[in-house]
Amino acid sequence: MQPPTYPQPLVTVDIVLLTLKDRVLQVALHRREKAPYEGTWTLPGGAVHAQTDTNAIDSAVRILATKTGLKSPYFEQLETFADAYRDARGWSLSIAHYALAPEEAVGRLSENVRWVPVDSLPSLPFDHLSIVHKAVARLRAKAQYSSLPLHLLPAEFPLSYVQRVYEDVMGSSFKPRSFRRWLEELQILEEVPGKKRAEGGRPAALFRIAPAYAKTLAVSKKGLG
Amino acid sequence: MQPPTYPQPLVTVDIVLLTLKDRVLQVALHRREKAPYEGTWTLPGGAVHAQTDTNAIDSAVRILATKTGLKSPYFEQLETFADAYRDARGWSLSIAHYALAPEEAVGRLSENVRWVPVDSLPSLPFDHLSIVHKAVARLRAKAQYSSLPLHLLPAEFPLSYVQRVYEDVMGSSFKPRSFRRWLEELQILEEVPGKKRAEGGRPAALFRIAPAYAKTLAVSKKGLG
DNA sequence: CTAATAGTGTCTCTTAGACACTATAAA
DNA sequence: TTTATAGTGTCTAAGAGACACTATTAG
Repeated sequence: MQPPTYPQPLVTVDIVLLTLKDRVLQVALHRREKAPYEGTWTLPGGAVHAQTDTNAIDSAVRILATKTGLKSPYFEQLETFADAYRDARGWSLSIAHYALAPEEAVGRLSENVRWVPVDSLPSLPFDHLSIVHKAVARLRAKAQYSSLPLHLLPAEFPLSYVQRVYEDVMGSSFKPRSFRRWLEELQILEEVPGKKRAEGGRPAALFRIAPAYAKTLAVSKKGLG
Repeated sequence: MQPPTYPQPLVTVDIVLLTLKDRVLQVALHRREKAPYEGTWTLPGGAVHAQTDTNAIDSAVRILATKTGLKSPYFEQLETFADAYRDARGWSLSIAHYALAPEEAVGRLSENVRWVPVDSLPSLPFDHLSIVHKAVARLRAKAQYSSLPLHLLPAEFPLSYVQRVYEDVMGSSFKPRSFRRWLEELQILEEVPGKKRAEGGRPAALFRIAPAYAKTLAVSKKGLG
C-alpha cells in the first residue's frame, strides 16, 4: 500500500490443469514460444492484463484458453510463488492456480499442448515442478474429505466409476461399502432414470451431478480408509 | 513469463496477525501513515522489497516487525487478493499472510498498533475485512483437524488451557474426554516434570510443546465434536 | 467436612469395515 | 449353466461420547 518507489516484480499467473487420462493424473504442459526456455514444455502461464482481467482467476481462465485452447469447469487459486530465485531474470511472482477437467473435455489438442503423468514429470523450467507437486498435493488432500474430484467425472457415469476416479487420484483403494455410504450421504449425485451401462456383468445405473450442485460441489466431510 | 509490455500491478503484502486476548480472537491493526486512508486502522502491510526480501514470507516478517514491532512464531501464506477494485487507485495485488502469536508475546504495544476482536470489526479500508475473515476461516478450518492453534499457547500450560484455546478459536465446545485422548495421540506435548498450577481446585500438571515439534506443529487428523 | 478443578475407567452408541448374499447381464 | 460386475443386508470391531468415579488442592 505504498507508492512504487521500489522496483516491482513481474506479475504472472501459471495454471496447473489436471485431468485423468488412462487412469493416471496428468498435467497439461505448453510449449514456450519465447525466451527464456523457448521451445521447452512448461506450465501454461502469462502476465496479468490489468486492462481486461478483473481478477486473478480471470487471468488464469484467459491465459489457459489463449495458450492451450482448453477450458475447465473448476479453477482455484493454489498459492503464490514469489522469490528472488525462481526465475534467473530476478525477483518474480506467479499466482499459481489449479484447474480440473474431465477427460472428455480435453480430447482435441493443439500441437503446443501435451499431457504428462504427474508422477513421471521430467524436470521443468523455473519452479514449475514444485508448483505441480503442490497442486497434486492440494487435490489429494481435498479428495480425502471433499467432493472436489467429482469435477473429473464425465456427464454420466456409474457409481463404480466415481470410486475409481477417487482411487486413481489418491493412488490408493477405498472400501466399496463405505464409499457407497459416503456418496449417498453426500446427496450430490442423482440417478439418470432408466439408463444403464453394461461392462461385462450386470449393467450399472448411470448417475449425474445433480444440477443444484453442478456449480458448487461443496466441501463435505469424509472419513474413508 | 512475458516481458512487461503491460502495466504491472503494485505488489504488496498484508499480514493478519491473530492472538487470543481475553478469550477472544483478536487481530492486530496498524494506523496508516500515508494516503489514502491516512490515519485509519488497517492491516499492517507494505511493498515487497526485491533487494532485501528473498521471498514473500520474508516480506511479511519484515513488514510486520517494521510497522508494528511485533514478531510471530508462525507465518503462513493465506491467499493472494488481486483485482481491479480492491484499491480505488486501480488494479492491485496483495499477497495476504496470516500469523499466530501467544498473548504473552504481544504485551507491549506501540501507539500505532491496536488489537480488535475479529467478530466485532468495524469496516476496514480496501478489502481488508474480507482478508481478515478469510484468515479466521482458515484458522478455524485447520483447528478442526490440526495442531495449528498450539501456536497460541504460552510456554507452559495445563491441558485444560489447551482445550480452552481450541474452544475460544472455534467458538464451540469440545468433549473433554475425547479432546484429551486426541491430545495424547498427538504426542506433541510433554509434561514439565514436577510443575503444577493451582486454580481453585486440584493443581493441574503443566505441559509444554516438545522441543522436537516446536518448529513443526504438524497437521494431524482430528475428529471432535 | 465441602467446593472446586484435574484426571481416569468404562459402558454405550455410532459407524467404518468385512463379508456374504442377491441381482442382472453375456456367453 | 458359468462368469462377471452391480448392489444390499447385516455382523463385527473400533472409537467417540457419556458419565461416574477417584485425586488433590483450599478453606
